[in-house]
Amino acid sequence: MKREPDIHRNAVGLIKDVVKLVGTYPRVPITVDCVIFGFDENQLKVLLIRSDLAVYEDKWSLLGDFAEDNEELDDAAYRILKHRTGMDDVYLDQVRTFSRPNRHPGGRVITVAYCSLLNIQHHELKITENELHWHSYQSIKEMAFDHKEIIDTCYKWLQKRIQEHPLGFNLLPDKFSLRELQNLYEAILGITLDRRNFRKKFASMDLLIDTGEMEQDVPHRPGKLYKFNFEKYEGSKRKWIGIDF
Amino acid sequence: MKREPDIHRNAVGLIKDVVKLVGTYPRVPITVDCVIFGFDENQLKVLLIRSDLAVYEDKWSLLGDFAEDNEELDDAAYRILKHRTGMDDVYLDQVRTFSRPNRHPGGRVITVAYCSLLNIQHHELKITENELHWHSYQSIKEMAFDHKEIIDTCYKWLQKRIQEHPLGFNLLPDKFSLRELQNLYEAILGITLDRRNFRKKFASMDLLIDTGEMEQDVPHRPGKLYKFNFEKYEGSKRKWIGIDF
DNA sequence: AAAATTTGTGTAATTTCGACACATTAACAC
DNA sequence: GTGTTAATGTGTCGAAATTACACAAATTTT
Repeated sequence: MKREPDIHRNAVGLIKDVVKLVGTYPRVPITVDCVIFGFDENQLKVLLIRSDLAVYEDKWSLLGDFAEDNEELDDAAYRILKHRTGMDDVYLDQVRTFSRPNRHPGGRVITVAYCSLLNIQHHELKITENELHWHSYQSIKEMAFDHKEIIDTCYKWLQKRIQEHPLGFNLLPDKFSLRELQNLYEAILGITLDRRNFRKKFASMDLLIDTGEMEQDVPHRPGKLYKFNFEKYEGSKRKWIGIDF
Repeated sequence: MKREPDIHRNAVGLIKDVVKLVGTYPRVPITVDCVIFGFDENQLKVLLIRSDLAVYEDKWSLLGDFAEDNEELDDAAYRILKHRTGMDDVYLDQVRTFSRPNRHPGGRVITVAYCSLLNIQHHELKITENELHWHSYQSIKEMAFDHKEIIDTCYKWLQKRIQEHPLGFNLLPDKFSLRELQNLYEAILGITLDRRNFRKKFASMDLLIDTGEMEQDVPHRPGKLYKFNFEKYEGSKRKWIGIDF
């Protein structure tokens, strides 16, 4: 187990020069990739850019970049998201680290995937460099690097998370109808739900505030518009283990 | 966004020399830390070693080491576990990556935490270098690096996972009594469970095989011994979303 | 004015969950 | 070997949650 023969140890065998020790470790470039989900036209969407690597010409890529020296990866994820999209008011969750040796054609690069949900309406894309735009998740087939694998991992993560916490609200406008909410759950989980039972369940959660307003410009009877009760949810977060459908 | 002025781009602006591009990325030492849970004497245990860094004299540490060049981190985790303990027949799950800039006194080191559950009875510790041994999870207070944070994250991960999948069986001997199984769940979840309801629930899952044998050498009425039906579980894995207690 | 579409609502049957008590078995102490 | 102790093994009943299911009201379109 002594693989660092040149590392000095003290009288009881402990390593004193930890900086030198760390200097013997192999070093690897680290990137962060952001999987940004949105919801529009009853479809789950993902924000992608065109890869700027010649080997991946015409392939799409996640929003990623390398982590700076001494930068916490969470911070890197927020920085990269802000840089690529201009957005800075969304939360990001770390999902998983991907490390297959040949996942990057430029050599060994490890990437840490972060995931976020945001409301397409509220986040106009001001930066459109690299053809940044929304793609229907279902339509995504091939991607640069192992990004298809990453995106699929994040999708499964989302399916699970949305049943444990009412994250779906982050994907909807401030005011939304119950129909929109149900469409969201059906699209993400890939199932159909009974309308009455769905409404009953959300009513019993008591996380919706009736705005008193109605939908406008819909070609049928308008539904009530609700807001999500963020305060109440924050206050009772610890109780959340599951939303069963 | 052009932060690599020396990187050649082709006629349409795409980067051709990806190796050179990756060469411009900051490089970081990566380590893997294994959180190995066991269960004995009705307590959740964790396998720790004595830190061999002078700055952490008398502190305990997770089973970790750096990842080799071009080594997938999953492989590194299995390698390190095998190296530190001699064990190679346990599964490992990636839990989370920790990247706080000053988490390692020797400089910037990112670590990826892996978690495993194993049966203390079946894995005699043949390697006891660095004072490798089991510690009661509850008794762990201070640790080297940010390992207390890592271990707590893995504990929460375990609490959640054990309610989604019947992972607890990995912590028990091949043959176990229902009482042992219940003790395990109670210890990990930190709750007490009704014995009849607990047995009813597991009976309804139909994942236990009655071995026909009884406990030996217990100072009271012996209970039946069961085996876990791994085949059946593997076959119906996709159905598992939750075990509610 | 009629047709089409979607909203909004309640109940009954079923299933699941949670609380709860007592007889049985084996070891141990005497 | 008898009594004591400690844990196993089992069933029911009420409460709560889940599911299935139908019709009237509101609005736009034709």
